[in-house]
Amino acid sequence: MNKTERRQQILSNARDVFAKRGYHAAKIDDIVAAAGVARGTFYLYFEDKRAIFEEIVDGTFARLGTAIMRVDTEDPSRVASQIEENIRRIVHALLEDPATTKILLSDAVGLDPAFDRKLLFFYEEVGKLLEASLVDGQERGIVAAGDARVYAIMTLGAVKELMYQLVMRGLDYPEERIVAEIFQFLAAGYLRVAR
Amino acid sequence: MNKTERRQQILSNARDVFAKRGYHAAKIDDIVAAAGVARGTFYLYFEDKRAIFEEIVDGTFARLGTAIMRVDTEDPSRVASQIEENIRRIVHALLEDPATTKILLSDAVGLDPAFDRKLLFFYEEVGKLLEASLVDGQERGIVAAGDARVYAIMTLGAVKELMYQLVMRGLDYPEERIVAEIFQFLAAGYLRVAR
Amino acid sequence: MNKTERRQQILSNARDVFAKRGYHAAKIDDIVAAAGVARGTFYLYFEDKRAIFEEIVDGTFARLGTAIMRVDTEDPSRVASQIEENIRRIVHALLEDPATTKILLSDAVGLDPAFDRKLLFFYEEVGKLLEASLVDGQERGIVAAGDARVYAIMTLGAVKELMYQLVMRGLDYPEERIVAEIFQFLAAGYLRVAR
Amino acid sequence: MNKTERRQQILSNARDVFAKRGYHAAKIDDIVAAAGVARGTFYLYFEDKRAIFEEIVDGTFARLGTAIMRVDTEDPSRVASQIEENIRRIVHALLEDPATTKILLSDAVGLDPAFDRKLLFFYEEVGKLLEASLVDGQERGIVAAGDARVYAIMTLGAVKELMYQLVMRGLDYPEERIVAEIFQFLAAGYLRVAR
DNA sequence: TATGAATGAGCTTTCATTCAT
DNA sequence: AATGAATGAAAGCTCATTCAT
Repeated sequence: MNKTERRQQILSNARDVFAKRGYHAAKIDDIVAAAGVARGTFYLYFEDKRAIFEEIVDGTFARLGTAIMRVDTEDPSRVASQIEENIRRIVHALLEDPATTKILLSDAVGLDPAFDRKLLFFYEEVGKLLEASLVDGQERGIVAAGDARVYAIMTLGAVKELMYQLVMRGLDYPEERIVAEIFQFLAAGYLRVAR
Repeated sequence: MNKTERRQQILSNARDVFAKRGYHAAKIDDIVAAAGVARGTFYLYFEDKRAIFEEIVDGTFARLGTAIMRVDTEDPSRVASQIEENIRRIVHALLEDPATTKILLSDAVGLDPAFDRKLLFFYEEVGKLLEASLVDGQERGIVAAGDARVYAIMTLGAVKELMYQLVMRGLDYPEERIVAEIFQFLAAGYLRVAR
Repeated sequence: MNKTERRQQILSNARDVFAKRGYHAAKIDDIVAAAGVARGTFYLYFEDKRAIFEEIVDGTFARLGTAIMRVDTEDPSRVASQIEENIRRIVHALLEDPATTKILLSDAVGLDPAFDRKLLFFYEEVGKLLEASLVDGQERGIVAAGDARVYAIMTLGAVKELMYQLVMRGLDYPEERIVAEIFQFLAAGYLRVAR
Repeated sequence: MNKTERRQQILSNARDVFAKRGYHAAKIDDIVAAAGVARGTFYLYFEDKRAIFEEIVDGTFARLGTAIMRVDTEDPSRVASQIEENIRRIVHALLEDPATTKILLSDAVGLDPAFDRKLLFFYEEVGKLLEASLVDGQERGIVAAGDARVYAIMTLGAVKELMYQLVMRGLDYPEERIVAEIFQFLAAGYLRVAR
């Protein structure tokens, strides 16, 4: 087993342990036991516990980042499918690796102020991207008037919570249906009452 | 100072410390120092660190629980205002005490599997309540067709995220506007594109 | 036992352990076992291992510092006795507490660059004081011509080595004789050969 | 590169690392990195860390040992120059290799009780040699009366301290001057006061 | 002969909790 | 009821040494 494989082996076992126990309850001993290596070996590949956790989270960020495509609003007829495609990719990226999703949406939250800032920063970036698209959409009349920032935040929250519940509860919805529900929710809400 | 006051004094200082530092970084020393009591005194009033944290979270749960009213769908003309009122009460309850909100939405998440279950259980209860109302609403034609459970989850997520961002970033939106934005979001989404 | 006594108890046991084993071989466990307290107790009273060691060394520095008197060279007839008195005080201070002497002259040397600088700085201070006195004495004709700094260094070395050997080998010379030998050495050397 | 050269290469790099960092702070990693060999290679040539350090110190002892010549006191007119020559050789041996001198006078001190004994033993041997010469000299009237052992110890201490200060502070005195100062010190001390 | 990945004993330090006063 | 000194389990991390290749 070469260094890259060994590293990967520790990383992926650590991911499982973090997902199962949470950051603090996950002991280095648990990780090395899961990976089947000695304690010292862990430190040959990772600076410390925090570093490997950060690497897992950063990797998930990166995966999510590449999942998101900019929506081209030039041709209004193609916007819906692009948005759908985005939702599909994000949902897929999160559900194909439940362990990291659980880590991202649960363990990484409230870890410490520094990490919280990191998470907030990532979501802020995604939020800004979304917000910019929404503002753009508002100009083109394909997004309702209203506070784009708040829309962006609520959209993120809705998707995060749905993913979290699916992962934590082990619910098994077909991805395509999830995508449709989300789209429907964003497109029309569900309340059919006059205010 | 009688027992109840002393207990309250420790509890409310603990809440601030947890909110500021997060569960793990909050030391018993920090709490007793903030409360101005001796270390041993803490244990006269609370079983252990976990217990006081749980009490804070439970208290918040209870406060939120009382904020939520059942929506009476008998008279459709009064449904919108009842929903609005519900949103208003929840938003108010969360924003009037940012410390516990931060604790609930951040520190309490991913603490450990047992606590996660507790949180999930609470959100499940709220979700079920919401879901039941939505199903009820669907029967009466005031909620769009679709998976009520998914609607409920996304609604919770949207509201939680919005509250979290407001609290963590210290954003200062007027409550009434927040209520309006949420209602609008739930009522009509924002995408105005044909699928 | 009050805090001061407890602190003293740990400090003096630590001193013995350091003297017996040397800094690195002295484990916190050895110290607390010697002091008869729990490991955690150690950290109630001292920042860390390094801190308690430094306190011991600093204390010895301080004791030595107070032992040294400035020599008043105004009245040449009283110089010899003042020098003798100084030697006597220094010798006495070092021999009355062999453990700290051993620590100072042995364990503290080469501990790490930062500590070495501290030691060098102390000896430099003493050396400067001695050198200044020697320069003063040279002006008054009671110290031979020559490099005062080198004289100071060799004097320090001679005394340190003598103390070290006495302490390490457990030799038992009467203090007064030691004082006389040192004085004699400084006053006339011992070689009686023409160069 | 043959075995002897490879061994020498590791040894001399280790010497530099020990001199720079001190025994404990010098890691095997530092040594092999400096020597440009793999970690395992180190253990092909040396038993362990302690062994290579001991070899360095022993080598220095040996070098010093050969520097010291017995003083022939038969012809009093040649004693001074023989003593001078001895001082010159010792000073030269110590100053030509500051790294080992620093190791000997600093890192090796207080390493642990076993090593301290070794050092004490070496200095005792040198001391005995010196003492014997002094006793011999006393019989021939070229060494002042007094405790020869104490004279020997103080002489060693004076020279050691001077060498140590020169090496540690990087002072640059001409060797010949150092020799003269030491001789002068031993021959006549510097105090010119009546006791 | 040389390598360097792997090992694990062993250390310091933290901190929730206890309990004698 | 209140104190705070004392506890000690438990954890992260280091690094000299080993050994399969």
